[in-house]
Formats: sequence, structure tokens, C-alpha cells
Amino acid sequence: MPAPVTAPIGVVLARTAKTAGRAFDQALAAAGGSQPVWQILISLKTTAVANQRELADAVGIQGATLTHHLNGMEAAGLVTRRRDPGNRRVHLVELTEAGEQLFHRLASAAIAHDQRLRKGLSDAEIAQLADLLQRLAANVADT
Amino acid sequence: MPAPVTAPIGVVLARTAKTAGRAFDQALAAAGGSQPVWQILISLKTTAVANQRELADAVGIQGATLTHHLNGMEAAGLVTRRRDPGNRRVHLVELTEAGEQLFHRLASAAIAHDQRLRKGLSDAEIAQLADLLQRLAANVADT
DNA sequence: TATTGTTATACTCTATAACTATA
DNA sequence: TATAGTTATAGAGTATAACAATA
Repeated sequence: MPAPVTAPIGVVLARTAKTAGRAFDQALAAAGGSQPVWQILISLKTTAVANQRELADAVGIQGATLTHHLNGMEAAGLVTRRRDPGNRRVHLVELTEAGEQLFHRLASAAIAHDQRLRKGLSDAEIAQLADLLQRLAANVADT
Repeated sequence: MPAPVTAPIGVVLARTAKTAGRAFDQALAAAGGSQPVWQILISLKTTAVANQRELADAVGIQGATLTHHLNGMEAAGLVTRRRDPGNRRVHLVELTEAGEQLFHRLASAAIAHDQRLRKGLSDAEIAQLADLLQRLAANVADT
């Protein structure tokens, strides 16, 4: 029998990510957020970042791009920035109460999105998918 | 033993797609293209589209967005647009010789990118990954 | 001088609304 | 009126280069 003809895995990956990403965009927007804001919030909550450079790395964007988003988030009352007394070059980014609340709303939206994505797939399949994706990503890391 | 703790599959998917997509961007740019241009070229070459609306659907963008890209591609000498004599509302999009050549260059880049992505994964694993991704995408289709 | 972050500017992709041409 | 496509405009996300503040 002939080998099955499949689309290039990069194409399948890109198409799936586009579809899933748009659905996630809508879910986040309905909860008052966006993907960059969600990435920044989750990094602030779950990672101990020493400065904005590390925060930008955690989110996967440039420092100036992070500043752009933090400006918007500060204007929206989600975060505050103040200088680190121990090293006044460093700006400490902290969540406000509104930022905490948005984080929880977006977390709920993200969980609901994930449950929707996982529908029809077993835990073992999800675990294998995650493993395969991580191995794929490792092949193109730090380009 | 406790269940393994994995990041939400949506997060893994988004992160992998971002990493792989950026690597693909660079590969296409080095070959003189971009992802939208590549999607349009491959759709023109492999799908029988009756009009620009169908082409836009195949690429996954709006008609006006397609026009934007076709304007650039026409200015770059990659495609021509002429009216269909049988229905002059329809604009027939055709590849020029330069468009054909760019298609082949980008196809080579895409193949190389895919081989890089697949490194270390067996054909069976790739097939299963594609299957899992397609089932994931089906869960959020036509949002 | 080196490090941290911001400002200024611009580019790409995308979208919606209003419009033109054709049927 | 309905369909195919374009134009005008705008917004989100990203980036680089130049700059200011601090060490």
C-alpha cells in the first residue's frame, strides 16, 4: 500500500494554530483581554522575573514591544510601575487589584478554551500531543 | 503516582506555532517571500478557485485583505489580474513567470523548513501529530 | 561605559465600511 | 437588486534605532 499523503506538518501546525488562536482571541476579547495582555499577566503571576527584559523574554517579545503593552495596561489601571529602590534602573511591574481580577477572568476563559480544544481527545492523547509539539519546537529553537 | 502536570494544550500549541512560525517567516523572507504570499501562491497552484472570494477563503482571510496582498504581488510582477470574458465581474488571477519562480523557491524553503521541523520524529509520530492537530482544529472550527 | 527601560517611528497583517463595476 | 472586487481607513502587534536615566 502507498504511504499516506499528508500535508506538510508545518502547514497543519500553522493552520491549526491560526484556527485555535483566533478562537482564543475571541474568548479573551469577550473577557476583556488579548493574547499579549494574557501572556504578560500569566508571566507576572507565575514567573519570578527580575526585570522587564526577563519579562519580555518570558512573553517572547522585544523590550520595546513590552513597554508598548505595559503603557496600555498601566493606562487601563491593570499594572503599576515603580523604580526598584535597590537599583533604580529597574522598574518593578506589579498587578493592581483590577489586574488581578482581569487575570482571573482571563484564566477562566483560557481554561474554558482548553476544555473546548481537548474535547474528544483522551488525556493520553493530549499528553502525547504536548510531547510531540515540544519536540517540534525544540527543532527550531533560538533561530 | 500523581498525574503529570502539563501546561494547557492551547498554551503549548500557541508557543510551538509562534516559534515554528517565526522560523518559517525567516526562511520565507530569505527566499523573497512571506507567509501570506506563500499561502496565496500555493492556493493558486493547488486549488481550483473560481474567483477571489474562494481564494480568500482558501487562504483564510477576508476579500479586502486578499486584494491588499494581490496589489503588492501584482506590483512585484508575480501575478496578473484580468477580467473573465464570460463574467466580467470576476477577476482572473494568474501567475507570471516570476510568480512561478517565486513559488518554486518558496516551496523549496517550505520543504526544508518541514524537514527541519520533523527531525527526530518518526513518520508514524508525524502522522499521529497531524491527526491530533486536525481533531483539535475541528473542535474550534467556524467560530 | 554598561545596563535598563522609553520614545519615536514604521512595517505587516488584518479587518470593516463604503464604493464601483457588472450582471 | 445581487455579486465581485477595490478603495479608504483604521487598529493591533511587532520591530529597530535613538535616547534618557542610572549604575
